Amino acid sequence: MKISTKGRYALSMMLYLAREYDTNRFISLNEISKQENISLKYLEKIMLNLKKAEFFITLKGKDGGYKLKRKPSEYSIGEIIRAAEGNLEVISCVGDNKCPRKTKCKTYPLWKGLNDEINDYLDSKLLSDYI
Amino acid sequence: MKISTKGRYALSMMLYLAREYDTNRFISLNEISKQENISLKYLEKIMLNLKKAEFFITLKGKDGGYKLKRKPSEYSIGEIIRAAEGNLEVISCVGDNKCPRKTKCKTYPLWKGLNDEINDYLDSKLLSDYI
DNA sequence: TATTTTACTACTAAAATGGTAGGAATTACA
DNA sequence: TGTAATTCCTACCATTTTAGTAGTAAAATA
Repeated sequence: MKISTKGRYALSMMLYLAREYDTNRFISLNEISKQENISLKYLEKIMLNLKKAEFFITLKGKDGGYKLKRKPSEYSIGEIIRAAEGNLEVISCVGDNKCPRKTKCKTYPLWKGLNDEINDYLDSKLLSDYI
Repeated sequence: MKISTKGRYALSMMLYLAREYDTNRFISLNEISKQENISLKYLEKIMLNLKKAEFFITLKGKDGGYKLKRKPSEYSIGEIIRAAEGNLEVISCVGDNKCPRKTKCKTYPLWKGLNDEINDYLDSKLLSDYI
């Protein structure tokens, strides 16, 4: 039951971009990598996942980088962690229609409830809350 | 962010013992293994962790096995999962005094809050709720 | 004594995690 | 127009964790 470095580093990057939101400049991963002391290559890889979620405006080349598409208050922590980690399901059967025994299973409500608890909590927190 | 088979199998065993609580007999892992279709040897290993938490009265030898020490309503799901999985910390810094930067860290309250949310939820559910 | 069962330790295969490496495409600017 | 900086993309790899297996000692019963 751990949040991996993928999720934590993703949040670090998002927070970095959030703090620079008002400057309206493109921030390179090189800059974030140096400031946060995380491997550039690993950040690049994690960024691929966040990019798919269309969190950024990006610019390639010199002076390029990333900036947030929306205001920091318009991102929930939940969507960030889910984009970075793939999903947050505590057990594989709680996803959409995953387990055929769902209706009979005695412990399904337990895991489903836990899963909702976690996602609701993270969805209730905003990026702007942790700048 | 997954609950592993350790936790799920542990709960299966505890539920099996809970259903047999009124018979007051010792239940062997061999019986549970066959009924729940889980490897005997793996159940033995998981049982070591639960035993440390003193959940059972045990008897070796023929007609031996395990029975619950307390009533099913006196076990929380939280203590079972924690005993089986070791702990449920979503990130290593949320344990007792683990991270020295705790007070300065912007995201510590986020993870600590999530951790509490998960543990409080599981502690609020009882073994007897899922028999 | 033979059988059944827990108790305990050591080993192992497969999957997930946490990276690294290399290179193509794009952009700014001297 | 050339060069440096940057994103974008794929493949690889070492370590750790997960999910088991194997073997054996100790205890209990009949």
